[in-house]
Amino acid sequence: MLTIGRLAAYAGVTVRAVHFYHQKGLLPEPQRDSSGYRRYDAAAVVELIRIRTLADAGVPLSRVRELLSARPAEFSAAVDEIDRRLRAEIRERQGHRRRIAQLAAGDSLALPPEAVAYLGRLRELGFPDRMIELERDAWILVAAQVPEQMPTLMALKRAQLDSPAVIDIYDQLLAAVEWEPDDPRLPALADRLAAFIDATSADWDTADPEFELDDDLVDLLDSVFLDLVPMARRLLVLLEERGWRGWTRLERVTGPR
Amino acid sequence: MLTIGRLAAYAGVTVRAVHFYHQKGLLPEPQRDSSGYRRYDAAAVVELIRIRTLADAGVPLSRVRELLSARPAEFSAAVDEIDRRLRAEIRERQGHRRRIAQLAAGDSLALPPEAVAYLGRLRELGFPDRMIELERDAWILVAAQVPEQMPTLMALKRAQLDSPAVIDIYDQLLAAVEWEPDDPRLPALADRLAAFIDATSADWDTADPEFELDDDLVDLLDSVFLDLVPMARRLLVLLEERGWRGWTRLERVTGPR
DNA sequence: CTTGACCCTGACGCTACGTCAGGCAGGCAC
DNA sequence: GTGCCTGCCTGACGTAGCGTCAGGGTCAAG
Repeated sequence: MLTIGRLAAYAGVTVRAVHFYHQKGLLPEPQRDSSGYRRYDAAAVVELIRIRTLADAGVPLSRVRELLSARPAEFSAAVDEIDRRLRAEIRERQGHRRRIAQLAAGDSLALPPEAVAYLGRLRELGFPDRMIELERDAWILVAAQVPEQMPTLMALKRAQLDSPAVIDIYDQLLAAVEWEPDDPRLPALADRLAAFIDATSADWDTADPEFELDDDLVDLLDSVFLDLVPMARRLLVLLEERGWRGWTRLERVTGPR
Repeated sequence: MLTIGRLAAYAGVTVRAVHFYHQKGLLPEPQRDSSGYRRYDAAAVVELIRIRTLADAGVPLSRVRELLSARPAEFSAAVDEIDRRLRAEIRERQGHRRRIAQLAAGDSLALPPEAVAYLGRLRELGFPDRMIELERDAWILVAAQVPEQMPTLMALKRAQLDSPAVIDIYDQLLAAVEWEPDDPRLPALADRLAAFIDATSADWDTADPEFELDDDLVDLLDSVFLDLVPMARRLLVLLEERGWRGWTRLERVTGPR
């Protein structure tokens, strides 16, 4: 007759594990002695070892009972299923390893390499961190909603950076990022911005993929600008007076005036 | 301003997950509107996406917060550790796959292939299932305690099966497995058994590895016999009268008589 | 008689949420 | 105004497999 501690030691498990198996009905409760201690026979050791053998092979405890008494056909069917689960779990971790390696390699989270490269180019051009973070956040949102469009979009953006006119406008905008809404220089900035948009808008209208962005996403990107840049709302008002509404997606104002 | 449902949709998570991140302090609680609803800005979407990016790479939520604000050196150290954990988990599942494949191939749980082969041989020789299960249980116990001795022990046992005298004794024993303790044929069986032991004991004493079995294990194996065979205790008494004490490990009775 | 090792039950902790349950809020149709 | 649908709120339990107290009783040895 064995105490629970000796039973557990023979099977190489803890006493707590044996209690747990009793609670789950995996191992039947044995007789108790006069003081309430559980008393086991050798067959319990065998049964416990058989349980652990299955558990050590990755069988969930909830299925151990049925497998212990399964006939070969059921057994091998169950084994197939468990092996499939194990393979899936392995693939999952392998995917995790790949992704975390990418995170360790790139310098930014949640962005594809093209976007990281684009942000790096902005940094090379001397744009300040504040604005780069703004860009980063916007692109994180875009990448999350339409990842498949990212290569196209980034190629477009990088091409724009080759144009001195674009660089010039970026420079002016970044200088204004910290301005208050009532800054007297804002109307002049709006003038130059509108002129730039007027001059280049012809290029965009021709099936630009950015125009396929979802309405919700456009709103969201606008709100990044509105939330993080103090003068944003004022600038949009000024732009609208000059014939352009919106920010992420610009639309010509029609109607009176 | 976004409701929690739209926030969750943008980041590709459930509302419940956002609640959970709030509860864990991973994502700060935003302002509430007049009716108590949470109201989020676009920055919250970005933050949530960054959280999911790490979580999707296998980073435990408890470490996400520190990693989001980690400098590159800390970040890569943490990534190394997480990758080690992932590798360990993959190795663990691969071990599970190997073991469960072995279980599917062999016909018995918790036994090495030599033991399975030995039991198969017993079955070939026509021994009944009852006795084979007894043997199986005993060997499961031995394999669990001293797995490294199993090849040697099994080789010894298989060699014994080549001896007609051993087979004969096995046959007689198995025929007696179901006898009651008061069966009149028992003394005669004990006579033949003692004679067999007397005749072969000389071979064993010479450094048989089975004699290295732990005292506790010997007791345990004896109790398998005692628990499962009705006439076991009586047979041991009869054997002791004939000069041999024990079962798993036999010892010559010394002293008076 | 004390001490240390062992046994008992009950309960909380861990991971990352899913899934009710019960109730309020907002907007639309009638 | 009223009913309905959807969305939001909080709180609580369930998952897997035990580990780890907490607060007690028991057993064998010194």
